[in-house]
Amino acid sequence: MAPNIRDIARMAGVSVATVSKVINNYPHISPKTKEKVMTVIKDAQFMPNSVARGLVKGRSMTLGMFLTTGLVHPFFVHILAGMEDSLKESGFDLLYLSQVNWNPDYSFVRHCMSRNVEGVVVFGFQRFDLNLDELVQSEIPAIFIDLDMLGKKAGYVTSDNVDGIRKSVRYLKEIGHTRIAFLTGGLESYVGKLRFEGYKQGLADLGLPYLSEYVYIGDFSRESGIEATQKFLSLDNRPTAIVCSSDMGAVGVIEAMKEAGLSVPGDMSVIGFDDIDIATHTVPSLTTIRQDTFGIGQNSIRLLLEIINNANCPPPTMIVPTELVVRDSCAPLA
Amino acid sequence: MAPNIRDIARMAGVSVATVSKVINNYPHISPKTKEKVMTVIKDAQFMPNSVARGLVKGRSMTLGMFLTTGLVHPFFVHILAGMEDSLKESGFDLLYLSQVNWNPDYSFVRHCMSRNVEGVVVFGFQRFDLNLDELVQSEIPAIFIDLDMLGKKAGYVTSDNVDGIRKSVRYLKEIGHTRIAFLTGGLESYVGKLRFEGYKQGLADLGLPYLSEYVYIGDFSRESGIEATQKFLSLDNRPTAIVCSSDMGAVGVIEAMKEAGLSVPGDMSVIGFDDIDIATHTVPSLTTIRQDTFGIGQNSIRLLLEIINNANCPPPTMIVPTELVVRDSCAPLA
DNA sequence: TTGTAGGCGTTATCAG
DNA sequence: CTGATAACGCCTACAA
Repeated sequence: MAPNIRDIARMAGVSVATVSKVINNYPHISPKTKEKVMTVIKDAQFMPNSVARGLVKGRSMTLGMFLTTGLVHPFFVHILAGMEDSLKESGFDLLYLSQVNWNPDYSFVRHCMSRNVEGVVVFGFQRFDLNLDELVQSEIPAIFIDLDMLGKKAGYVTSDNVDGIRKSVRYLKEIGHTRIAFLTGGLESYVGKLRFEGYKQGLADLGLPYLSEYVYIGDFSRESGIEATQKFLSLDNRPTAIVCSSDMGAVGVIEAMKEAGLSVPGDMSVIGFDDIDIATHTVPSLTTIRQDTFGIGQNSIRLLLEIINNANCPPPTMIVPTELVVRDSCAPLA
Repeated sequence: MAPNIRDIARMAGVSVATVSKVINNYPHISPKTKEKVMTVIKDAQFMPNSVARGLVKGRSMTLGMFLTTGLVHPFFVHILAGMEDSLKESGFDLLYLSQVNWNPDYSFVRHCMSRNVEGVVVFGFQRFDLNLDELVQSEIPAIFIDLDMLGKKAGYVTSDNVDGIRKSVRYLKEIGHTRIAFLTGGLESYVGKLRFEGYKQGLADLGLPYLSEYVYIGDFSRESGIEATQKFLSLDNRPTAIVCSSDMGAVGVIEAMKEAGLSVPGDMSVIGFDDIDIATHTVPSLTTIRQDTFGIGQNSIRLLLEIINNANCPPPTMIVPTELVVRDSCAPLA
């Protein structure tokens, strides 16, 4: 059995209180006893039970994380890696709150409370999912990834989606394109809406007209890329380039072009969004907007700790910059 | 503030013990009081503090997970999805033990104890990393993924690596190949060794000779695929097919062949291992051995719960079957 | 059927 | 500087 603080006290010949003080680096304690207690602790491999500690201190040193059920997001590993990076020196561990069940009785807030988590990161949900709202209104520090939720203690971090797509449009214009189509992501999602916004702004920036037949409402999927392409190819005045809201969509576009016997980038320039692993391996490799997923993870935890540590800091928000990665799927217009 | 059991007791006009009994579904309690207490609980949105509960019961209803620092494994999302599936109805949440630091003082066991986790899943480590051994010897239930660690309370789950590679070899033989080369993964890793073993057995099964010049010692990376290809192409008696220990290695092979002006599968058949997302999108798309990553995650938790619930079940082990996925990177030998 | 009281491992408050 | 002792929120004999 693991020794507890009483065992240590007995072995060191001091009181429980003294051991506690040594553990927590209290002042007013003689070097001699400190020394003695420390040795006993080392020898006995003692480590204070953080659960009991949490009970009395009202702190648990654990952060929570809500993921939407069955989310299989290729990015997630990188986000987690970023989170770990921020977690490392903080003393916090991360609890994956896995029992989100989609019946109306379920409460994010109660789940958090019952687990004594000091704050949560939320990823993959939509604004009106379940009673997410209750969480936002609550006193529980929360950081949302890719969802602009703001509350007393709730903020968010997301990529600069608007600017990312604007960069795409600008780049295509720079290499001569003016008939630039757009494949949206799911418009029910926050990032989907923003990327669409980015497209409109991008056109406006450059004085290009917005044409509704150059827009296909998709859902981030490869399939929607295929469908979009078929639609665009059927147009009298075909676009010469397609900006996509996701790499998977762009993959679909490339496939559909090949299927139609046309060439990318010869007959159509294509640009993605995300920079997932696949982007390097498509033929042609994909020019895309890279999201700093590691940075998103890193900052989600960093901001969360900020809320927790500064009693009344305003709910923090962070827009993480994106980067244009030029590969082979775009060509200057002849 | 969240109500506690005392608040509920007061509001319901009963004792704390009674409330506790209601919560825990004790027998001998009158329907009337039960009813009353239940209503109060609903109204007050009360949820017992699982931390305090854990302290007294000696159970925490949390499982732990150790990941190697900075692990960015494309599979991990799928494994996590599988874990979640098993976790869902269990009442357990999953604690990501993030503070693994690689100095000799760090102890997996103490980290577990201090967090009161009832068991852990370990992924991405090698046999002699840190003091993993202490964990295996301990009383803490543990399931290792892709590492054959066995202890009183420790078991593992992994793909059928040997059989997977044997399937590759057999498939190539069936379509006419006999000069079959092999790209190993990192041989310091458990799965790397097993896959190598699978290659040897595969040849033996079919009465094919083992030639050391047909083996390249790699490390699962794309780069090692490139290097292996260069070596194999320089041979007098070139192989006609390459079995790879990873999809990334196979991707490297395809690249190097293209670079050399040769064709896959025309001049060389290539077969991967893993079935990562990229496999579908290479040109040609990759014939490969699919790992059931969801199943691995699912079973890791399932087995762990088994150890926890059955006091003295033997340390469980699970070899998850693989599946040959035929795509376009292999061709019959003319 | 219900309530009382002791304890889980730790920290915090006061005396000494 | 050190040591009793009462919390923290909950569960569980045992008593009533």
